[in-house]
Amino acid sequence: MLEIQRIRTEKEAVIEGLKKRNFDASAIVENLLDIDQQWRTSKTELESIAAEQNVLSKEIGDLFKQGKQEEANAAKAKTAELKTKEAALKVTVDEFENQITQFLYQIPNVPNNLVPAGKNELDNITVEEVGSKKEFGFAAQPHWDLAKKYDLIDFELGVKITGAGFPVYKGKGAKLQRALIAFFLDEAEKAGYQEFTPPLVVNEASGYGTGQLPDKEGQMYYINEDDLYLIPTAEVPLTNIYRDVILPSEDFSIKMTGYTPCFRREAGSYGKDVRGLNRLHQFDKVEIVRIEHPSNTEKALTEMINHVKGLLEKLGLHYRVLRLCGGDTGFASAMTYDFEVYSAAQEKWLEVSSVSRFDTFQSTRLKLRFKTNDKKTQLCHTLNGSALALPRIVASLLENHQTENGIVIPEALRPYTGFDRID
RNA sequence: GGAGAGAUGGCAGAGCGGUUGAAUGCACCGGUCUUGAAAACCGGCGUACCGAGAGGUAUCGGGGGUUCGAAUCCCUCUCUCUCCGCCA
Repeated sequence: MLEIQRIRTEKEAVIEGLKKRNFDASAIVENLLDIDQQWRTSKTELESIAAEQNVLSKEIGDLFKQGKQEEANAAKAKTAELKTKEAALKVTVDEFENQITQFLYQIPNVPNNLVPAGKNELDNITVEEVGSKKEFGFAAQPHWDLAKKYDLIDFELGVKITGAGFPVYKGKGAKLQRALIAFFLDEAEKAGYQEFTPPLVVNEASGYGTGQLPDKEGQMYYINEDDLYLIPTAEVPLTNIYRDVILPSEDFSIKMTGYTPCFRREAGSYGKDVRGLNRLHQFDKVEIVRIEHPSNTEKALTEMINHVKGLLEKLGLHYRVLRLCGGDTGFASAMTYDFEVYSAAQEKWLEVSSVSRFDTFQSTRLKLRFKTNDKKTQLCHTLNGSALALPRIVASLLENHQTENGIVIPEALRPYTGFDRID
């Protein structure tokens, strides 16, 4: 969430910035600041009553010690009045605080200056396109047909065991998954990211920390019995490693990576978009997460973008990089770059990675801070990105590297697969 | 699942219902001393909110209660640890 101080001091800029998301924050900000003002007034009053009480209590203690019973009892009578006033004020103050939090939860992150205004994916900016559409010279098949033809993925079997959206990978299909995971992790490690194997299930506090809760509650699988959530992305457990942490100096750059399965309920999706591997309830992903000094965020973001580009190039995929417009940028993100790979057979672009900077939006909730050189605490910036999500990568590898006699494994992946073609 | 123990500052570890935001040790920061370092000594050292500031308030796992006053008493929740059972 946004810092309330920022809304107080940069009210107009916040409202203006949020317009790029088609989010009209003016009413909510006005209400928020109004409540905030009332809260401060009540709070000050409450605290002065508390101060008065504290003084009285000490006096009473002294009087008792000196054996002045009567005077002590007289003083006690005075506190009764203060107590009723205090109790009533406390309710008001709590109520204001509640309202403030509720308001803050409703306000999305303010987009970065570079983010274009816009409603949906049509307003995104294509920053770069690398490669070109492949000419096959024969009728290219979509990945679900290829998966069946080469016996790589069994969607029906997944339905039998679990339900739609839970495919079963087998043989070279399974091996390809494993190879991609190892490849991505090794590349991340080479780029300086420390590998983690985090829990796949998280508590409520973690969900709030990275912003999945309260707004995206329905997206996560929930284990009622234990009040835990299946992770929708490794971002959640990885970033929460640093929840409630104050880094001791300004000199830091934390780079984490981790492979995890990801679980998403994604209710209410139909049709062609969810065919095959395009959208699943369970999928594998290697995530990169960074915690940075605010002055280093821009550089970190660039490095992450280049890292993802490098992966796609090593896999020989034709891709493009989009800077998302305000309306398409996620609630918590200040700026997001999407990476899309062209699916030759489906004739459309598939999103395979999303790299975002959150600035202080997550760290506010996480209480993730660092000590400045002059001993002040300041919020860190967080960033994360997929590097990469497997299913659509698998889909595009199959589709783009298909030949009439098999699927060619890219050079970079062969040490991991142990085979150079699927036929 | 059964039985028990516990939750205090970065860590370790005291704490009688009253001047305890909290002893003490370690760690850390600044200083003195030293050619430099170590040692020793002196000082400092949590977080958050309100306030221009002085300062105030809150915080000893969370919530509630008793009391003029609670880290200290009561209730409740959560978590951790130990033992037993079950199990990869």
